Amino acid sequence: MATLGELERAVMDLLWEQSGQPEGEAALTANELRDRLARSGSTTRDGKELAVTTVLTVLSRLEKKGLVERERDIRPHRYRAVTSREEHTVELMHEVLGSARDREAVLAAFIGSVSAQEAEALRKILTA
Amino acid sequence: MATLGELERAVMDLLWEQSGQPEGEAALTANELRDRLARSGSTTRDGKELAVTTVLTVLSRLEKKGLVERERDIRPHRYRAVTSREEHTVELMHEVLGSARDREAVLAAFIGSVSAQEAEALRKILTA
DNA sequence: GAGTATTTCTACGTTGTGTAGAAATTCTGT
DNA sequence: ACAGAATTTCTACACAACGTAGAAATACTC
Repeated sequence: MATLGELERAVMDLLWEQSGQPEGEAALTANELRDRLARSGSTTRDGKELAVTTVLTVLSRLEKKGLVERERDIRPHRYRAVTSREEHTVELMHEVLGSARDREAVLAAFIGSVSAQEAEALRKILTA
Repeated sequence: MATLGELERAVMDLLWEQSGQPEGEAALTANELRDRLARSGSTTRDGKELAVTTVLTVLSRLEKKGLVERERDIRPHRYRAVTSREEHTVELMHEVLGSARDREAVLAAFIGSVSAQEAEALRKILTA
């Protein structure tokens, strides 16, 4: 249940980006997403416009996965990310960690594998 | 490229288990794996024996993914896990982390989400 | 109420995985 | 060295997830 497809990922990226926006702008419609997908995708997914139905299908799947929720009462439904990108990443990390036998051993190895700078940041957090 | 299938996972589990064994016992043949798969799988995958060719197919795919290597010079080829379970888990965690924009933010949130006991273990490691 | 916008339903192609038979290769015993 | 057995490779099919989108249903606007 972990990995998203390329398009699903692109959609989530746009929704997460939008999450930072104030109030009513935090949710997008399928049409808005279609337009942004055509433009925003740097190397991937640039140029060609997808059919709106394609975007809607992906949004439905993401909703079923619990990553997206929509406002059903207004007509052009508006979609928003349920969690922030960071929260989602953390969830994934836990999912990965959950498959380990010796969690602490994995954590130790993980700590040993991050950059010195990041280790320092972690140390500060943990000793605060 | 992250998630393994159920059978692939079961095979890796056996190979990882075997990694702890001394010397020449660290690698298994397809037949040995078939037998262990039939017995070991507690709830999942118990009872029925798979065809050896099935196991071989899975092993080939795992080899292609770089998770398994085999001794090709001897005849019943012997297969071993390339990395330990922990190393693999750590790799996955990095893969997940790599998809984040703000790595330190994710790490901070992650730290905040592990158990107190694990946090303590981490703190010790980092301040050692 | 007719026409348009939006959503849902249905569907097809592709890829990854579980599964295994057929064919090719290699080994073993005599 | 050869026949039979073991092993590996090749090929194939089913099933799920994903990208993709048309057809059909539903809701909105004037």
